[in-house]
Amino acid sequence: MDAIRGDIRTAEFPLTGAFLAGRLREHLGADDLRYIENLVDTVEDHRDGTRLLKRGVVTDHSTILIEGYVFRTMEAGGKRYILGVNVPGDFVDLHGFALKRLDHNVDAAGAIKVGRVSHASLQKVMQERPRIARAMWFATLLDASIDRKWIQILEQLDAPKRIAHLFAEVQTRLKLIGRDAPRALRTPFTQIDLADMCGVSAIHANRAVGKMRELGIAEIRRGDLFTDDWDRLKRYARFEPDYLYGDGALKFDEVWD
Amino acid sequence: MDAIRGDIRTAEFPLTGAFLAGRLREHLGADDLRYIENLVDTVEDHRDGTRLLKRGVVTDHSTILIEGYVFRTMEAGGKRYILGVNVPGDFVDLHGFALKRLDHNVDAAGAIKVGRVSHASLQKVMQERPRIARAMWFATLLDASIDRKWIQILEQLDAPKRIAHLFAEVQTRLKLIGRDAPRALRTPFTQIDLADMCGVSAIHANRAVGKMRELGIAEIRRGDLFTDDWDRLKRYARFEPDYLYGDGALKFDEVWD
DNA sequence: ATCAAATTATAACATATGACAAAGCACAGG
DNA sequence: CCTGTGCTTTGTCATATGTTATAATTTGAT
Repeated sequence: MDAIRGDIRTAEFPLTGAFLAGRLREHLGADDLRYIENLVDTVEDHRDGTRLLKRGVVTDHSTILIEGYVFRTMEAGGKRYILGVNVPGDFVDLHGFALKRLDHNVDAAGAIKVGRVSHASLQKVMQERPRIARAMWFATLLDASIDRKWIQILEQLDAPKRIAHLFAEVQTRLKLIGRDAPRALRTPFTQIDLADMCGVSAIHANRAVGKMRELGIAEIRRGDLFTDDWDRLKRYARFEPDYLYGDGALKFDEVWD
Repeated sequence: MDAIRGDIRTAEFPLTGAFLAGRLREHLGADDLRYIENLVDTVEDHRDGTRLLKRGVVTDHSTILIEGYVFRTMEAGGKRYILGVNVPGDFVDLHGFALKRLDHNVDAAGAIKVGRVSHASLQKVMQERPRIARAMWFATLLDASIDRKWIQILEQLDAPKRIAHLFAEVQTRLKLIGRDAPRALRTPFTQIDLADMCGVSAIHANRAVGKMRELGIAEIRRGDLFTDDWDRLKRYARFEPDYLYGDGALKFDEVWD
């Protein structure tokens, strides 16, 4: 099985189809995008469950997700805790460049394709391309905003709404890079994954999925979500997309030198 | 009542006593610290509950916390959700400089003293002092690491352990800036605050405080925590301080130009 | 087609937490 | 000193979620 449908590559950006740099795309010129594209040393495919990065280790490269999904995870007492999920175009572990050791693992969720960027290259970016360096900082701020929202989700919503919110967020993030499908959202997330993302037991995640089905919010089958009313799903999940800053709400022009 | 005990100011850093820039302190020379010190335009005192920044608004300045605590909050359905807490030395809303609008509120928790730094000054820092600019990026990465840990806490721990973890973290963060007390940790946090930080009801926060008392983990009275065995409290909370990067685990020397 | 493994579904019971009510306490202001 | 207001404590019941066990279903490999 090959990762994700809709592998739109362009001639200009053969590797990543120019959706790389995710939501920052709209703030960068073709020139900058090509520069980022060229930072990628190698492209690798990985199978479901592969641990790309292990908590505590020191690495010499960072990772750009090109196809599929990855989880940021922690392990404690034999259990897995998923702290966040990345979609194609995300710079997965940019903070690993600045922090000596990573404070969490990065695991493949389903089959994925990633690009490797050496820290040596990133160091060169820092010195030679302040615009792009700043764009990378901004990217980590957008990630942080998502993390804060997850805190709110965990404090505010019950299990069914957490799952609904998760899918609403992923669908919106895919839409921001032009990769959403109208009525379905296909993911490799098992109910166990959903449980670990939402901080509930697998059994309860199953109950939650059942409740969403019963309410007519959505049908979730093996990670694939089907709905004919995204708006209703989003209302149910109290989803407000402002935290994704999808409308380009960055002060790029002002902060720029 | 005047904020916090132990107001250690020095001649060299009269405003903030050189603990400003929090955990980044050890990575910056006296020269850089003096520069940051001088970024502060005005120092203000605020009462408990004052909203320093409102979600969604655009501001022209950022905030450094000098004395006391602030909460980052969200409101939904008439309820408050606390996403995080800041301690003295923290640059509270550095991301507000880069993001057009803030995605959360910033509220005073108890009486506080803050320094204002205009975004115009920060822009000058970006242009003129790349070292400090990078240090500020690193500071936001440290904040993000704390946010990720909170996600894990909410997914992993029950209410009593969440509260214990919170106090363990605050005590450790205060220690990193030389402001911890041996046996007690005095805060302005009410049980309602603890509840909103931990994502539980106020009644349940009270039960949790009661359980900690019953177990002999700690005695919490009006936000003041007393214990004669911090190690036991930390074990109980599964507290592992690596995510605070208190040992200076930043790649400053390597990323530096 | 068949089988083993993983995933999903269902049930019963225990625990954690929420909602509501009411009472006791502490502190600031008159 | 009184007194109100907000905070803490306690109790009861309802709901959400965890745990264990087991069965049904799907997937992938042979």
